[in-house]
Amino acid sequence: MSTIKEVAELAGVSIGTVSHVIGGSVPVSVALREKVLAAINKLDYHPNHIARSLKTRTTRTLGIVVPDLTIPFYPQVIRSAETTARVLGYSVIAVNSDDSTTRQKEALSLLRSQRVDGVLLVIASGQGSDGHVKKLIASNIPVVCLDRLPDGVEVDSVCVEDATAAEMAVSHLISRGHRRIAIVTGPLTLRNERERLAGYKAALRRAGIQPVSSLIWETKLHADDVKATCESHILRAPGRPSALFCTNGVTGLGALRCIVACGMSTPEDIAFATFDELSADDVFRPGITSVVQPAQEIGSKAAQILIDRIKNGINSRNRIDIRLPATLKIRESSGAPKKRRSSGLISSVG
Amino acid sequence: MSTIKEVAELAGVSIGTVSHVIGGSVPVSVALREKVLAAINKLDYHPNHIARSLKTRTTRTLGIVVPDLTIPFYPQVIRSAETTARVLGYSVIAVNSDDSTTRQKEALSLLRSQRVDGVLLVIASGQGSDGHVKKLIASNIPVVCLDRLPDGVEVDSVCVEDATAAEMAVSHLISRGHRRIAIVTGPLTLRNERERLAGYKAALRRAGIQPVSSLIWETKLHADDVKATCESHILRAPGRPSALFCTNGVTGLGALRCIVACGMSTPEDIAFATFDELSADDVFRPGITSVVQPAQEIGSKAAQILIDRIKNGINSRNRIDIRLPATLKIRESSGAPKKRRSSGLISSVG
DNA sequence: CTGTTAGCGCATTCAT
DNA sequence: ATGAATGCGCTAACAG
Repeated sequence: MSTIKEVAELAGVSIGTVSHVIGGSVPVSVALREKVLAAINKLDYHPNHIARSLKTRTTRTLGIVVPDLTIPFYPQVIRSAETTARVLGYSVIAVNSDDSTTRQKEALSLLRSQRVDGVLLVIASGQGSDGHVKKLIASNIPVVCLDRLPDGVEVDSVCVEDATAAEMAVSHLISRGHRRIAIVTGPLTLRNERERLAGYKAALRRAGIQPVSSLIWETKLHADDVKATCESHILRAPGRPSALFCTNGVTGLGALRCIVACGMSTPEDIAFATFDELSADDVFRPGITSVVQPAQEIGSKAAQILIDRIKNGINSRNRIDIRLPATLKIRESSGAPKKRRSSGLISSVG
Repeated sequence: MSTIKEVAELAGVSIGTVSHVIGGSVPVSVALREKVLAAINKLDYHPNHIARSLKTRTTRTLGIVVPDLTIPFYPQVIRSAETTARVLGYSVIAVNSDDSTTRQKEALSLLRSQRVDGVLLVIASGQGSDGHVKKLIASNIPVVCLDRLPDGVEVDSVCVEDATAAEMAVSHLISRGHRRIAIVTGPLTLRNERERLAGYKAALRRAGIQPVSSLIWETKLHADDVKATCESHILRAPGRPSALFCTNGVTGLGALRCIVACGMSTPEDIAFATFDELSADDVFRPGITSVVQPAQEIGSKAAQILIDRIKNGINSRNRIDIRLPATLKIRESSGAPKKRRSSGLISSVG
């Protein structure tokens, strides 16, 4: 890899001049510029961002940490964040936290060591101290949290209107005649999950239904755990709900797997709705009624806000909290309840 | 962000000593080490990788460029490459090429500028000069190509046994009684697509079936293009094939969409098999017969080879070409052909 | 317009 | 075992 010095020598100019034609901020005569460009080309010279960053104290790079790259929602977010960032002159590097607080700490530390100019953060749900998140934010490097919001931390954020979205989905199930609706949530240590749960409860109450704790199933965000939890509940036939609402794609797919594994199907045996898309609904059956989040907009907005903070300073304006509306895609899985013995509650409340 | 100098001052030692305790290569007395550690902790000091890299000329970072983060196969590969790399002391940064040669060039340039120690590359299919790939490899920075292989370039590679895998899937369709099988491939500028096509032809020939060009449908790797191409072929009823084989997830989903949009279904109206998983088969119908690639192993192996090259030098051994076997998951979509008017070919050949 | 120069933060000799 | 000094490649401030 050649250096700026070699380019300068080959072009017969000073390194300052080379730097100027690269940076473009200082005018250079056409003659010299062309000589420099030719040298750059001949040498296949790639400016050393490392050295540049050391000098400028800026990397024009954003870090984004997500819990799991293989959850389809995150690649969508990353991709749109990246697209937006590129337009604004930034590149983004993505790292996994495996949804573990420990790994998240390492990931953040790596990003800080790499001196990214700012970070987009989807916090991990695994327990453990989140002191490092506070520390990070306190350290004055710009941070925007997205999708999942930390508690008790002053930070810019972008996410969906959790409560409203959940309420919408549950209300829809109610409108289909369901009264006994279970919710499968991820860890309630996550604020979003709590809000989605609140939306669920609000919908029930508005319909005159009293939420019962036996229908609130909290699970870890791992397929196995979700399946095990659902099985233990669903198989307990007497209290079986007529509909299931899942607050995210992981619990959604896990619950559905459980339903199928138990020999049931949706909507015939149990109605179903979930946050996030589980499959291509135009091709695969059953079509799943889903709360679709504006993943693109979330990523794009978050990147914009972050870059704005980077450019204008962290205190340029008050905290920004963006809440984007979700869309309810109604499909077959949210059918009406079967009228049969297990629906005792329906008559008692309706 | 504090510097090594500040740590040294707070600890009352020289920066050399601080560097020594961080690096661990030079012995430091317990007393001083503890003072240093305490200072690091108090200051929330994060070593500046940038400065370190400038000095050491190594970043302990791998770059990986993939055509599209939202194709589920790639996050799997990235994730496992990352896991393997981390164990070996490397981190990885992922960037998209949008399957465009131009963007790929930019991405690679960025990575070089960032001075990654090596790159994992899934080449873009979009046309355009791939001179920059050759240049990259010629520049002696370690590169391992995975999934898709470039033509005429000496480079380590890891991918699936394309021809064998395709042949296996097509043979399976043949064993189900299909004789008129169409193939939907991505751009044949990609060597892998050509090999998969070759596997398809081999399977046909082995069964005494002459491949015909009217059943070889080449498309771009965009959902819209795939759908349009398939539509124009499938709707031409007289020559309609009784089975479809797709060489990747993008053409697979696109073709399936087309089938459904045309009011048909699989396997009833047309049998179907594809590279890559399209949906969770334990939950959604129809289950799709799929050639499943060992994504984890691909990512992990590629990372290992790359890091080996980084450590032992680019000429430490001969070119490594790893071909991993794929698995055929047989599901409903590859059912037997319907015996009806459109299957004229069956009797004429069988 | 063009060239010279002083660090950016750190790992590393080389002394001590 | 510790510290002082050097330079990695580059940008920016300045001088010419």
